[in-house]
Amino acid sequence: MQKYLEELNENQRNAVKYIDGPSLIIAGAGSGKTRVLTYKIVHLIKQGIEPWSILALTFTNKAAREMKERMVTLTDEAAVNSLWMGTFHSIFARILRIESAAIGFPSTFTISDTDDSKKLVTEIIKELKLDPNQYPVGDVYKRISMAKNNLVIPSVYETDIEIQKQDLAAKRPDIARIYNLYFVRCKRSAVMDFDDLLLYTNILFRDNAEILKKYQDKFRFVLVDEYQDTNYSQYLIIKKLSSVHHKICVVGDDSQSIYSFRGAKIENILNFKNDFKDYELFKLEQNYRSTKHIVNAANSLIEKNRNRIPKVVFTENEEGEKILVKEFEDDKLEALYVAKAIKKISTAENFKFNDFAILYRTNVQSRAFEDTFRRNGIPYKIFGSISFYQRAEIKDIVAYLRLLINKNDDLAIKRIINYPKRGIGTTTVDKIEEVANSNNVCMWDVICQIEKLNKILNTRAILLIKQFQKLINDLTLKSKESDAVELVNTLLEKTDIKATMSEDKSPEGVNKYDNVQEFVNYVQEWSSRQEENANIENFLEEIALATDQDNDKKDTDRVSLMTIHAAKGLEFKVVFAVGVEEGTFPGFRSVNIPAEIEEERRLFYVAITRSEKYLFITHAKRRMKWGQYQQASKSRFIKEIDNRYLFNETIEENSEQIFDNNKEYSKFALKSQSSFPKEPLIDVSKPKKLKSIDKFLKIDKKVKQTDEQTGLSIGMIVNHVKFGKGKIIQLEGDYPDTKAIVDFEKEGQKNLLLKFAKLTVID
DNA sequence: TTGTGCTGCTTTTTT
DNA sequence: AGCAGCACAA
Repeated sequence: MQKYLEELNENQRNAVKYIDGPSLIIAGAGSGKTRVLTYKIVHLIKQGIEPWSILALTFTNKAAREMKERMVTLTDEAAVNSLWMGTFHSIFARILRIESAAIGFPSTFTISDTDDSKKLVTEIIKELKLDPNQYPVGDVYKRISMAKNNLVIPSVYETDIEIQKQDLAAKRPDIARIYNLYFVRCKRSAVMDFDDLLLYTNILFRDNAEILKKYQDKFRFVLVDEYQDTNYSQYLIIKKLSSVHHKICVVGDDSQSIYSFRGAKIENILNFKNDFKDYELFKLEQNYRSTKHIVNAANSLIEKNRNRIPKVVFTENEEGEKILVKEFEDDKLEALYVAKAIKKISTAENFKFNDFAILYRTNVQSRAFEDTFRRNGIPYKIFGSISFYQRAEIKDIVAYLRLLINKNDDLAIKRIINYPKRGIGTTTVDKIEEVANSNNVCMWDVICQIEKLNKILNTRAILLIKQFQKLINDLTLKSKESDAVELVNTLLEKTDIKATMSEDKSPEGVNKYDNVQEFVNYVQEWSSRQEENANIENFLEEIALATDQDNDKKDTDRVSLMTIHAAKGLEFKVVFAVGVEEGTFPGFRSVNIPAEIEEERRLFYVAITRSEKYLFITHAKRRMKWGQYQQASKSRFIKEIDNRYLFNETIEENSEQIFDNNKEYSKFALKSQSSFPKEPLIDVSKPKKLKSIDKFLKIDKKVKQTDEQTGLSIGMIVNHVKFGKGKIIQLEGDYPDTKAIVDFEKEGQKNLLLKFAKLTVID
C-alpha cells in the first residue's frame, strides 16, 4: 500500500480510493475531512489524472491554501500548482475572465463587495423616487441576492407570479424595477457582485454549449468541500460540469449547514442520492478532535433536529472534563470571568493564547471582550467586523486601482473624483452622472468628452475635470509599464493622497496613514509571493475575494475572538461559547421559525465541536443591547444537552472566585493564584462614557457672562448680516471656539461661532 | 464648495 | 452605544 494511504483509517481510506464514480462523503465534525480531501486529490494525481483536469472547490481560500501546502509534502509541487483549486467565487471569476466575451463583459470586470453593491442599490432606489423607508436597502438587496442565487434574472423576476405576490404582500411592488436597473447598471459598469459570479457562470454555460463542453471535458474530476453550504446556483454549476465524466465527490456534514441565510440549501446534500443515483456513500464518524464528553454533548444536542442524515459520531479520545456551564449577572462579568479563566488555564495547562477561542453569535458581542482583554493584558485577535479592506482610506486607494483597470466603474469614479479634494463638487458629479444615465454610457465616457457639456458646466469645472482625466490617464499608462508596488507608490504621490494624509496629525488621521502604509507593505509582500502575474488585476481579484480567515496572523500568539460562522473548520484546545441566551442564541428573529431554530441548533453544534479539551458555555442575565440593558434567560440549547456531560456552576457572588466550587476544574484554581494579577481586573469606568457626560459639563462650566475677546455680553442686542436683529442669551467656550446663542427676532435661536459670525452691537 | 452637528438606524451570520 | 448619511452654516 502507498505510504500516504496508511495514514488513514479504513473508512477514510475507502473514501479516498473510490474514484470510479460519484461519491458522497458524510464527514462528522473532527473526523479528518480535510485530510481525506487532501489525500484524495493526491491519490488522483498518483493515479495519473492530470492535475489541471481536477477541479476542487473549497469554502475559503485559506482552506485551499492549507490543503495545497499539505499536498506539496506528498507530491510534486508543480502538479499542486496546476490544480484548479479554490473557492467557487475565485475559480469561476477566473473562468469568467477567460470567457468574458461570451457574456458581454470585458475581461477586466470589477468584483464589488457587499458595501459597494448596497450603495448602488441605494442610489437606484433614490433615482426611481421610491421611499427608502418602504424599501430598506438591506431587505431589497437580500431579495435580489436570493433571486440571483436561484437563477432568477430580472425579466423572470418581474413576470413570476409567486415572486410578485410576495413583493406585493410585503408592500414592495417595485423591487422588480430596482433589480432590473441594478442589473443593467452593473453590466454597464462592468461590475459583478458575489452572486453575479455564479449567476453569470450559469448563464455562460446555458447559452454557450461549446464552452460548457470545453469545461466538461476538461474537468475529469470534480470535488466539492462543505457541500452542505452550497446554494442552487453553485449546485447547478457543478452538476453541469460533472455530467460528462460523472466523477464527482462531495464532502460535507448536514449537521454543520449554517449558511441558509445566504441561500445555501441543505437539500443539496440531502438529495445527492437522487441526483447521482449510482453514488457511493462514505461516512466518517470517528472524531479525532475532542474529548468524549464534548462529542457526546454535541450528539445529544444535534439529535433534536429532525432533518438529518443518520450518523453517530464517536471518539476514542479520553473522557475529559465535563462542560462548564455558567451564568452571570451581566455581559461584563461574563467577559471578566473568561479573561480570568484564560489566565488560569494557560498557566495551569501551559497552553498558549492561540489555544483559546471566544465564539459568539453576533459580531457586536466582541466589544465587551475586547475591553476586558485589553485592560487585563490578554493579547487577542478579532476576526470579522470591519476587515482591513473595508476601511475607507483603503477603499479609496483600491477605487483608484479599480478605475485604472476598468474605466466603466462608475462607483469607483464617484468615490475618488473629489478625493483628495480637488474642487469637483456634488453638483458637477451629479450632472455628469445624469448625462451618463440619459445616454446610457458610463461616466468615464462623459468625462472624456467633457467640453461638450459647456452649456451646463462652467469653465472652471470643465478644467478641473480635464485635470482629473489627465491624472487617471497618466496613472493608467503607469499601470501598464510598472509593477504593483511602484504603481501604488506613484499613485499615492501623484494624487496627493500622501501629502494630504500626512498633514492630518489627529490620532485618527495618523492611524489612517498607518493603514495606508500597511497597505503598501501588503502589496509589496503580495508581489514578492507571486511567481508570475504580479499585476494589479490579480491583486485586486485576491483582495475582493479575501475572507477573514485568510488574514489570519498565524505567527502571533493571541486569543481568537470570532463569530461561530467564522470558526467553521477551525479547532481550539479551549473554547468559550458565550452569550448563549434566548434572543441572542437562538437570535430573536429565529425563535418562532422551526427551520431557523434547526439552523441555529446546527450553529451551536458547530460551536461545541470546535473544542478539543475544554468547553465553557456562558450566559448572562442581562446584556447591553441597543445601548440598553436587556433581560435574557438561558438558551434552550443548553437545556437540550444531556445533563450527564454538563457541570452547572451556580452564580458567583464574588467574581474573584473562579472554579472554586467545581472539583474537576479546581486544579486551575490552585496553581494560578499568584500569577493572576488583581489590580487590572478592577473595573475602571470607561473613558468612553465620560465623553457623553462631558458634553453637558462643558455647557455648565464654560458658560460666561462676557467674552473678553469681542466684548460681547449676555443680554446685548446684536445684528447679524443674514439673520438680522437678535439678543445674546448665552456665551460659552474660550477663544477661538467661543460660541454665542443668539435669539433672533425672525429666525429664532441660533448657535454661532464668534470667530466666523460677524456680530455688531446695536444700541 | 466645504466642514460639522444631528437624526435615525442598527444587529444575525458572509463569499 | 456607535456610526453613517444628511441638513445647515461659513
